[in-house]
Amino acid sequence: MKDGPDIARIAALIGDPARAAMLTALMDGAALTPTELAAEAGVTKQTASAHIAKLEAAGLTAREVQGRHHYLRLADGDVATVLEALMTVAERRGGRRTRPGPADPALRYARVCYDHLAGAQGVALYDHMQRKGWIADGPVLTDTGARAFEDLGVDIAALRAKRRPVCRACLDWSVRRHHLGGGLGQAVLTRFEEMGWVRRAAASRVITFTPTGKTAFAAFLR
Amino acid sequence: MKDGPDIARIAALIGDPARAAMLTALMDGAALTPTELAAEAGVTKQTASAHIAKLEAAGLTAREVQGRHHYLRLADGDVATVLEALMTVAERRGGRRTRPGPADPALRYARVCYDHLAGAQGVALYDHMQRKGWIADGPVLTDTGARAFEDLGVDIAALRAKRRPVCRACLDWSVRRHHLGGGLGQAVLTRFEEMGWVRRAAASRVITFTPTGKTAFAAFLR
DNA sequence: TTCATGGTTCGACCGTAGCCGAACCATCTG
DNA sequence: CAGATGGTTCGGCTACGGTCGAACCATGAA
Repeated sequence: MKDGPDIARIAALIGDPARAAMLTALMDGAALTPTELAAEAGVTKQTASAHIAKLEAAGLTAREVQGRHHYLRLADGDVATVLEALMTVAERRGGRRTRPGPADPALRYARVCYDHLAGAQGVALYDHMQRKGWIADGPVLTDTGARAFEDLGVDIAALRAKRRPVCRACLDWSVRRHHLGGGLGQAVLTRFEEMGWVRRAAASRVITFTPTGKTAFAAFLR
Repeated sequence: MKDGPDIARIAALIGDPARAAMLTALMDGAALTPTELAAEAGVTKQTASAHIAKLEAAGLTAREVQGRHHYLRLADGDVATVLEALMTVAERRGGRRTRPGPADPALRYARVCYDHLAGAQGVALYDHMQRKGWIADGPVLTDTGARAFEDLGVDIAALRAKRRPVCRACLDWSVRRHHLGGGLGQAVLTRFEEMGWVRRAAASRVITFTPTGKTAFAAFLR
């Protein structure tokens, strides 16, 4: 009865609570697996699989298969735009499901995004890597970058041997900036933990810097 | 299971074909009545009423009651933003429900929006009224404006006697500009028809200018 | 090869939500 | 006042779609 693109189809897709939870989780820019998405949405793997199939068929998400793992991400910046716009209107009227008060600033400061560092500190790290020429467009790790991280104790050669891409830019929705993802992102966060720079909270996604870690990280970014 | 605003709720609201059709119709910026919206969506008045109640409860639409008529419009610019974003992604992937080929440019040029002139020509008229000082902020019709339209044969006094607001700015989504709505908008379009300047197509919303009408309208905008 | 893990497919169940007919209320007109 | 028109409410029907248990494929590890 009406011309124009088929809005209802994709709005209905986002309109299911489980799928909405999945898409919201993907807003971080991270690539998540079906199992993780199932956990985010609070459903079983089978139903998650069905939901993902629909999202993918509609072109809202894209998939990358690595071994037996499937990584899903938002297909597009446009999709993120829709979600943002929806958040804007949803927030204003009866914005239930609000974020926990004290956790919010902590999350913005530093949190785990899939398995690497996100938030303001994650962005700061990525910016520094760009300034120092540790990464080039792609993004790919440069030789100087590799050396810098090896000095920190990260085994770059081992990373390159794995299937997972070493370097990956991860869009941080809350800040609209990139942070470091990929195998290196994971390795760096692990290394930070080993060195006692950071601690990961049990149930939440918050990352806390220890006093030593705070100064050491600041020095590393010099 | 997930923090953040309740996206799913309002996405589901837009996700119903009938409601989506209604909202799309309202994108013109016009205020439509429940009966008209029912026609747009292809449902009966009762179901339309139910849909509208939900949209209103969620704060997506606002209502203005004038006598026994109820005028509905989008609540907000944010709502329009969501619809636009949805159109963007819906258009790109499997954009079925595409506009009819030849009608599209015609619609953009001149069409009826509720009961008045929209499209490029509608915007041109509104712009001219602003330049000439025929309307002031509000918008309200100025004395010079009233005289100009009376010269054209429009009975301004009769318009003022009615309940319906004389002057109304109507946001044209396709052009992102305003055109003339309200009682005056209706009266002007009617007058154009009487003078043989324009013809309204039967089933569609397209307005065609006659050769005489085209030159006369251009002269009027001088 | 065998086992464990990650993902998908199938089938069946169930609830919710859209839809309409009919009746009802409100406002304007004559 | 009565009649007409615009909107809403109510009740009941129907169907679509989300959900999970169980079985099935594929990959990687021992």
